[in-house]
Amino acid sequence: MSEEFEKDFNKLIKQKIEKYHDFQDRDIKNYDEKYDVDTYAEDIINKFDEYEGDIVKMSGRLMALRTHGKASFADVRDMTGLIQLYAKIDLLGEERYEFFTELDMGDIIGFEGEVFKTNRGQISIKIKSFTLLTKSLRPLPEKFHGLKDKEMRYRQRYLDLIMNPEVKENFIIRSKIIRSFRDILEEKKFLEVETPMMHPIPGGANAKPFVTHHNTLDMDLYLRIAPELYLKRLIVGGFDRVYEINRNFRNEGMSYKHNPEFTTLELYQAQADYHDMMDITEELIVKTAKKTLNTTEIDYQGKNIDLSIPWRRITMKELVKKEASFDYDQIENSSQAYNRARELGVKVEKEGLSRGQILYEIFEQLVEENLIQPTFVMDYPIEVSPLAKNKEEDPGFTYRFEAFINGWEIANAFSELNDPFEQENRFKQQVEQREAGDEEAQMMDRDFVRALEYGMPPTGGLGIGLDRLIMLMTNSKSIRDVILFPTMRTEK
RNA sequence: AGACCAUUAGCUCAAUCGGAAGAGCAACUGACUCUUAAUCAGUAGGUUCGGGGUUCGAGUCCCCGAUGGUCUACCA
Repeated sequence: MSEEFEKDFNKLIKQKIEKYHDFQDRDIKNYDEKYDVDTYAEDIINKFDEYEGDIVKMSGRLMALRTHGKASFADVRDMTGLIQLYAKIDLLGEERYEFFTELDMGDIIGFEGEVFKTNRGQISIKIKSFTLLTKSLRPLPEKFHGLKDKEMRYRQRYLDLIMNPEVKENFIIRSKIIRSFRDILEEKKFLEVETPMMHPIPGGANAKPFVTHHNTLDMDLYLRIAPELYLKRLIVGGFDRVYEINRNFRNEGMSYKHNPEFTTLELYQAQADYHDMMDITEELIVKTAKKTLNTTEIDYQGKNIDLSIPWRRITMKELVKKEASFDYDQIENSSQAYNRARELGVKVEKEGLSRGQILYEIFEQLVEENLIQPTFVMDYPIEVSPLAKNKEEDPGFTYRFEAFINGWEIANAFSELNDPFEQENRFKQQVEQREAGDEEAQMMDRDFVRALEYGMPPTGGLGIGLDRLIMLMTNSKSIRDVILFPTMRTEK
């Protein structure tokens, strides 16, 4: 028993520890026995007719105990649900029955008995034997109101899961969504790969990284901010269809939709372009919604969102012209763009922005949050897209799109830049921005350029933020409700 | 990073204007052989987040700090 635990004692815990020792003295085994279970609560509840009269062997955590002298009822929860036990002194014998009534909330028991319905119609198990599998030493929160304190729910997720079983639903759906993504990509002949989480040069996104240190190599490493540059190296190597579903780490602010570590899908397909990536985005999300939610209509915090395809496809220029009355093609130079942006009430504090960057600012500040229904916004300015291929007919813009749902960026994709000269120039521009004080600008990755020099086929690449997609599909208000152990400050 | 709000028994919450810290559930003792937020009788349980200050008197007012939440900023 740990010192911390000793310090944390209160009377309720002391009582339970005394009971634990008392149980041991009475030759009750603890923590050292496994129990062969043949039935789960859900089976019996769903198919009572098949189970009625059967003898079943189950286990679970004691959640309620109602004693009535020589008979008692208990509610026990297993992985699948709640089942009521009926314990009678006649069936268990005096000594065992007495012991049953001394069990604590939270204790984990195994039991065997007959499936039946009580006079009031409650499906129950009439137990003929039971055994204490694990003694619980800490008092559980109140049964009716449950555990509400958000801090405790996130810090002690195990307790949240015990007390608020509906919380499990979000995580089950999360698992199904990710399973579905893998299934769809498997079917499309994509290979799932794992690329480094620790990068000597953080790349593939504009973000502040976490830094760590390797002692033997005596070098700093960065937790990855994106897997992009490694996955494209694999395209160079001849893996024509690859994907990775894994964590990224960004040393930035936290909010209801930002956790320092978050999960993305990134996929790359040779001989494809960003139009193909739009098709795949639609397919992944729509098939997954159908499979996991049985619908493509979702309700998010009172907003109705229709995921059915095709999604709206519109270029940033057109969209900003339509929604914010900023007509890029009528703007002749950067100073005109600044003036127009300020007229529109857009904050453009930085000096020296190009027309394209101002277009992007206007989009972000005035348009983005209104994109509630799924929308592909196409053709991003080159300055904000250092890894995307520029458009032949309009070199200030790139073959890049982002998909928006509920005003959130859900996907980011492009026809990948595969010209090594151009990529080197783009990196140089990023390095200049970095030297000018932009901590989020990218670093020069010479090995990545070298890879491109060997030749990367035309490739489409796509990234999808899974946590936010899962928030939408589970109607969760906070990213912390779809991450089992969200990042928290250490206690005390 | 900034603003605002919250923190009281194991849990969920009260406490009027600054005037004796409370309830329900959980726990403990007892009664009860079909209850299900079981019921009934009784008992016990407090560093009011921490530290300072004002006051005859602070859960309540002021200052500093901790943690969480919400919003803003940045980002996905």
